[in-house]
Amino acid sequence: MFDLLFEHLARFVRISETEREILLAKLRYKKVSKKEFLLKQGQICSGNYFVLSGCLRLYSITETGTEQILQFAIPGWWISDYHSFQNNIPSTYTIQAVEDAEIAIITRSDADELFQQIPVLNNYFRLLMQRAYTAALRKMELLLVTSAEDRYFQFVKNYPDFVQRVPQYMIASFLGFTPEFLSMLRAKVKSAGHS
Amino acid sequence: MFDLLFEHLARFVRISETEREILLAKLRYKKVSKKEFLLKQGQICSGNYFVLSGCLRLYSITETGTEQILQFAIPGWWISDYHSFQNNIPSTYTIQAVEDAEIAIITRSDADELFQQIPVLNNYFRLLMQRAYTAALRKMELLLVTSAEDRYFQFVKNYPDFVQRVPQYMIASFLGFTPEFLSMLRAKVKSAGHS
DNA sequence: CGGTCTCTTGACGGAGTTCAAAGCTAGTGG
DNA sequence: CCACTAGCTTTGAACTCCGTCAAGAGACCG
Repeated sequence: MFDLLFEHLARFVRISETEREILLAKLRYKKVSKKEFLLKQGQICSGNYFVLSGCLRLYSITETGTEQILQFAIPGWWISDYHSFQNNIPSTYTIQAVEDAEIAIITRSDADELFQQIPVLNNYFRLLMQRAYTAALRKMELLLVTSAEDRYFQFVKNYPDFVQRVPQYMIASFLGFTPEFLSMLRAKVKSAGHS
Repeated sequence: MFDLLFEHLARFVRISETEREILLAKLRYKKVSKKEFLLKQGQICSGNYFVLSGCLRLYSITETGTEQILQFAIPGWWISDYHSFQNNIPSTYTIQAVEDAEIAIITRSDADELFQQIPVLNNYFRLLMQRAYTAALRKMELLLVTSAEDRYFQFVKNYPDFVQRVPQYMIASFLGFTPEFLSMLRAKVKSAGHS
């Protein structure tokens, strides 16, 4: 059930059989269906979620009531509001299933204990957070130096399957422009010969 | 000399006296003067830098040759290109002193050993990377949902001293707009009565 | 002082937004 | 299995925020 998670772990650190058992005993499994929420803004984020299948998104709601997607999570990715999770404070973010999904959960109440009992988890999450951080920096750079048009075409090139799978307005939000503008770009591609 | 660093460590984890000695023996100290480089794009990032005094910046150079600042580091902050540092690959970023600065360095060659000898360092950097990641997400949100004007005034409100200290064009770059636009904003404030 | 780096000003242009309305698609219940 | 509805996408026109370019004024350092 948690195969993908343990594979992922093994890619970063070596974990003993007993440690593996300890972790396995604490992990929760959950099926979530499309549009179901794992966290709503104002709540304290109670879990660190590892996607086994399906797709989640993390977004905030702006003053004007529109959603701003900051993060997608597909199989092999952890997602959480770590600020809320770590400090036990209400989150400003919402986490929702984009598609039916299966997830593994480490709960807030288990987390500290696990990090003590399985020291190598610190190593694992240090590397993951480092990775997430550098990815966030890269995206920030993309937002700052690239035009919306370039951002879109680059994204389509890098994740063609993903673009097919999720609603277009979510792609637009994630890339930092409006659905209308995205629609215009798509029209442009069509008319300019299907290259 | 490294007081600030050990204070910082103590805020996140408990470290034994012997561990402290081990770390102390590996830490390097360096004075860098204004405009000096710690990393240039194309080089492999050879250190993880902790700012003891002064100020550094991390930026990339765009296709048109302009600088895009992604990060400032002031006393109490670590800075590095972790992607380059971790994987031993050339960096796309540049790290430079904005002012004369003093820094503590963990070199790439020492890093792995230190994480083995001082397990609690994994814990420390896990928490730091988590913090850096959530900060990056927040800034991304700011870039995506806030107008350049709002971004500037919010920044001035939050870091009034910092705005005085560094060149305006760096603030502009960090916040994602042009020096000319920033200049216009400042003019606007002046004329609108010094509130 | 002299030169380079930084900041300012203003005119113009364009990438992307906003608003409104209509067309489409997919899920749902009868 | 069809019809209906809600949610998603498209279109187009008007608008605006901010970038670009160019030139000049300060400011700081050797």
